[in-house]
Amino acid sequence: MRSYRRVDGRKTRGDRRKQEIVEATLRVIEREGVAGVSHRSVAREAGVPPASITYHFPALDDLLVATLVTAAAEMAARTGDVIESSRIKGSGPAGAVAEMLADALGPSRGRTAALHELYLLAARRPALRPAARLWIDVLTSLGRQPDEVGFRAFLAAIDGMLTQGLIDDEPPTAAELLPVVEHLLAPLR
Amino acid sequence: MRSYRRVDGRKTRGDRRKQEIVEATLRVIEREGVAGVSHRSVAREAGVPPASITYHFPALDDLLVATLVTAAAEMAARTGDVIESSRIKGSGPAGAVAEMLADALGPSRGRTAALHELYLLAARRPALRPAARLWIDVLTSLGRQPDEVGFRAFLAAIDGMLTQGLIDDEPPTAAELLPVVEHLLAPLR
Amino acid sequence: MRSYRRVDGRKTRGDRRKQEIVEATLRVIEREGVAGVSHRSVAREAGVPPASITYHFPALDDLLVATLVTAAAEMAARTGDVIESSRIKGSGPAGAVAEMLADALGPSRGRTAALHELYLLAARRPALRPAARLWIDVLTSLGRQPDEVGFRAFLAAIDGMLTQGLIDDEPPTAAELLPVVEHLLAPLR
Amino acid sequence: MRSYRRVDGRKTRGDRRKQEIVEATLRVIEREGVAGVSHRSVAREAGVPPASITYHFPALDDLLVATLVTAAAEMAARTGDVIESSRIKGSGPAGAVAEMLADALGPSRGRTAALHELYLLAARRPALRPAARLWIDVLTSLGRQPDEVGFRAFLAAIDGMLTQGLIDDEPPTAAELLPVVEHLLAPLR
DNA sequence: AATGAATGAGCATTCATTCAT
DNA sequence: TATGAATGAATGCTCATTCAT
Repeated sequence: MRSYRRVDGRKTRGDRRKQEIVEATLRVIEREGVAGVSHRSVAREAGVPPASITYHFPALDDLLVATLVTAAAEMAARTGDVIESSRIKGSGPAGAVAEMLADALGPSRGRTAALHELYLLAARRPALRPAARLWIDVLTSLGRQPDEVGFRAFLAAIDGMLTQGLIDDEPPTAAELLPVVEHLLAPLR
Repeated sequence: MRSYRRVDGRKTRGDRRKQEIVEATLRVIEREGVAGVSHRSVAREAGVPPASITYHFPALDDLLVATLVTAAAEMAARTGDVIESSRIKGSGPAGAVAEMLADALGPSRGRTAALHELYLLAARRPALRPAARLWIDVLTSLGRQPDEVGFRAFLAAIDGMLTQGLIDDEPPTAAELLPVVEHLLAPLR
Repeated sequence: MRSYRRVDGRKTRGDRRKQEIVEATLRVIEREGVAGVSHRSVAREAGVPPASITYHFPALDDLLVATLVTAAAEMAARTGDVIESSRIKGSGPAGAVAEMLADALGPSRGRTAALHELYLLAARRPALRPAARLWIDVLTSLGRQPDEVGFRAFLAAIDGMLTQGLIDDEPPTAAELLPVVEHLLAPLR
Repeated sequence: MRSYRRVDGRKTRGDRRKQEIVEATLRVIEREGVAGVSHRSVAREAGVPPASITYHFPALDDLLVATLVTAAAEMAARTGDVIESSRIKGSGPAGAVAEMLADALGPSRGRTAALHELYLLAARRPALRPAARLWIDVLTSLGRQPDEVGFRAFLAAIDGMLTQGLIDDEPPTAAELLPVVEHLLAPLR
């Protein structure tokens, strides 16, 4: 039993293909929603034979879990970047959150919608719950006092703003979002 | 071309069957989610032949729209009842909203989940948008000043609390929700 | 809800197709064994689209049950014929049974093998048990005293001779079988 | 070209793994029937990679042959034990055979069913015929005069009793089987 | 000697929809 | 007005087998 994982940390052929499949899945969800994910649609998108999907992800749920984990990680990174850059601009915490939301609902809208759908799917599929927690952690990391009433309200509102923003036809601007975020953060000072 | 709808307002046989089909659809969504809705699954649930579904609802989207309208109306009625009864108990607006949420996430959890899924589907299917607005109106009717920043925060938070409550394993109690609702309503006095 | 079954007893279109499918299934089993039965193989053999199989026989087991019933009925009829014609020839009960066995293992070998496989499948699939009983009844009808020890031995031996005859490369002749059948029937006089 | 089989008769690593695979195959057949045998199902049961099956048994038939040989040998040993112990109890040849059958259809039912399925498969797969003969030899060894009519009847009946016993829901007891066996052996005294 | 990776073919089954009746 | 019958397309998934390592 010898492993093909390289000692130097580089990925094996299989790992690389797994990553390609996950990324193709994300593109499918962006385009057609979670309902559009099937062995065949992902295989078509990734340019691999359908049996290759089942080989690397024995059940379709396994693929969704891997995709949710990847998407949450990517979104966390992107959120970190946006907040960092708004810190440099000196727009304060409310500005940072508003810009994060505007980015999520504007330029990153597709990814956000994909992530949101996967996150909501956890309500029906217990297998996705642990992975969904990763995204909740991203949101939680936006604040510091998870037990405070005000912070719970803030968290719920962020979630609701994302939901509503995704249903609206036009994405909101950071300027439109800012007063609401400020209102929510004010009691937390 | 003659209409079968009676002048006296009583429903024709066809209308009654349409209603049965819509109710069967709601039960299917509660049990298996929107993804579980098909001509056949609904027909099985309603005890009618599959072709009967296509006959009354030419496309599947027509059925989903009718179901969303019915579910939103039912939920609005139920919300009205809960708020009315909490008014009698004298628990104030915050108490009323907290009890509405606890009811939606507890006893009415199945219906809430079904409605929420249909509501989110509107993001992908424009045909459902007008019907989805009905549910938004229910939420909006909980407050009075739709233009205020505080109210927008409140609305978003209600939405987020419903989303998070549906993903959590255990439904929250009204007592747990009350302080958050009070916190959100306080600036609106 | 009106039925398409003709008042005059003639079969509906659906019934006719069901019969064609069952007969195609029998041919597939003769050629490739029960293991060769699939929606696709039967559809190919019957010259109908695969979905037609599922329409008329929701699960594959339903098709196997219908096939077992038909095959047992056909074999019962054939057995009756052989025994009747041997009675005319005056060869007595033992001769009749020997000729039945020779026919089953010779000219009707394919059908016998098919029926036998279906019959044995009942050991694994409870759904086939009631239908398998039909074939047992055919064998039982060869004798009259089902409770007698001698008759139980006779029945078991008939079954065993069929099994062994199907495994042997060359089918046995009635003349070869006759003494064994006589030996088994002797104590039953 | 050098052989790894040790001169001293001890098994090489490869031989041990082959044996493990055969035993896993037997367990699969007991549980799901011959139809459940595949490279993958056996590999799962044995806890080895699928390619290991193909490596040791180039075609699936090779695996089935090896399994049939092993199963027949095991059953022969078990039959010998049962007959020996019934000889000690002094229950005579008929008692010995009845107890062998009761054991085969009761405690050893799973193995018997597996062996029987493999044995019948020989009717379709010529590659299994030589191995199937081993099991026939076990049955034959129960008697001494293979040419006698009475013995042919006895052999066929043993086979039929096994078949019928496997299809019945409840295994028969030795006491129930004894009179039939005595009836069959009586003329052979 | 042994096994990860891969894949084309096939599986049972469900589907939305059409159409003759 | 309703519904049995029908079907092409798609679903998730398993399969035997090959091959590079």
